[in-house]
Amino acid sequence: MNDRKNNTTGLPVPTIRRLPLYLSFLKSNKNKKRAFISAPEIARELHIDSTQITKDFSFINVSGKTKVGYKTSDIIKIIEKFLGYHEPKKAFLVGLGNLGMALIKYNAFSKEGLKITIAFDIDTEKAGIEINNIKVFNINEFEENFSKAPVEIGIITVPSDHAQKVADLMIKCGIKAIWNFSATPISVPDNIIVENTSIDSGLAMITWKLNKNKPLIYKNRIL
Amino acid sequence: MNDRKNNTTGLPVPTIRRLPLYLSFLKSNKNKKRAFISAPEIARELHIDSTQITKDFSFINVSGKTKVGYKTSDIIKIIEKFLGYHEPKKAFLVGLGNLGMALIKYNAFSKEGLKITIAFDIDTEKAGIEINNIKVFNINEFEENFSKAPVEIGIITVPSDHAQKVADLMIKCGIKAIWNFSATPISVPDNIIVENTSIDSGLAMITWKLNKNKPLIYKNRIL
DNA sequence: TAGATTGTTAATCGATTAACAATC
DNA sequence: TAGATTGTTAATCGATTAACAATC
Repeated sequence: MNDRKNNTTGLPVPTIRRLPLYLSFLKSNKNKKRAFISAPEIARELHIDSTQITKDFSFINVSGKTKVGYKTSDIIKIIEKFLGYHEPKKAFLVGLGNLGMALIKYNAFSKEGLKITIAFDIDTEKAGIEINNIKVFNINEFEENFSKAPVEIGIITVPSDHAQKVADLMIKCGIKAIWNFSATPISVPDNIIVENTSIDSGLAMITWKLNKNKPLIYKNRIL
Repeated sequence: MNDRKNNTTGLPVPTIRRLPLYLSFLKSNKNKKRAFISAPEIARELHIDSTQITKDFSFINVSGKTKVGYKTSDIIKIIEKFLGYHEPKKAFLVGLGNLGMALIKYNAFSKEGLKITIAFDIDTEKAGIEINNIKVFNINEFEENFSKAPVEIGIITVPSDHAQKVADLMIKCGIKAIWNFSATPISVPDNIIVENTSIDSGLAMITWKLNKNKPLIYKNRIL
């Protein structure tokens, strides 16, 4: 939410968020075997303005050939480099509920430069098991494990009411970035990076769009 | 991505995305038992500008008392009404991988007005099972099930390469809105609502923020 | 060449933030 | 009252889109 003021580089936040989109499209079957692709072609598929694509590419120094387009492998290589796919970052995940489980089983992360090394849960029953080569410990062993093998990123997939507590623990240990999947935003010092990924905002948008055409009456006034 | 041009009502898209945030905070333990809360107080917790909060509230006709703040129960009631929490919308989910499983087990949806009625998978082994009271069918039984008990929303949690095919099927059957969790954006006719929720954009932001301070050199130029 | 596309600069648009009057 | 807060209007800021020159 607070992205704007942290952006000292002049690279627009929405551009960064679009990069994985381009990457995924260029690597998908929809595009396989195309050596070159033009911005208008991508625009047609992704429903993004073609000058915006050109602009995004120029931000990250992808350059193309007039009349021909961009070399697909170039775009892929540069975006992957930009997103650090080849420099694995380690993470601890806390909260082995449904979402936490899904994330530690999500193999795509390894290709995307994210390596979840250990998972934690408050449930002592879960301690000791191993999923997808990721060992599970009780949350009270967090600090000990962190000092043995520190990580940069902490992933929070606990229920909202416990998210802040977990964040505090992570920060105390020295984690640099927190990826918070709980519905409640967490408070952190200025030097800590936070990214909130809550699916609720997606649901809110869908509901909103669905209702847009059947106007909502509220307090005798059309909203 | 294309939200802007679809927004005919003058209510900013970021406002809609913030509503679940406010709701979650106001219902969380951080705030329990407070009858009134002021915008500056919420601002401090959520790290959002307080005038933005005031503005968001005025958009959805939440009004407060000078010097006192807003009545917590009012905000909650109005946001819930706005987000349609009390008008359940039905959905089919396609793709019972890790994420799909997590979503059908995610009980919070029922409180948020989303009811996944049936799930589908391409794997015939999964057909017949029942998870969280949601019956699982093979994907080739989609059409039949839809005509028996139609739904407004289709949720796609299949791998990227199959997302478009599933979307086409949903649209053919008459689904109005598609919530696409795959990494590749899908193409749909103008009258169909799409919301893309890809966790990759969150990861991209984290990577970006982590690397911002150690400047990336690319092509002899600082990016 | 004619036409398509890149890539940059300028204009527009929308969201956030600042300023401030009204109010309790 | 003095001070805090709402709520609106204006200014700013950033992102998108339009325009167009350059190029192949």
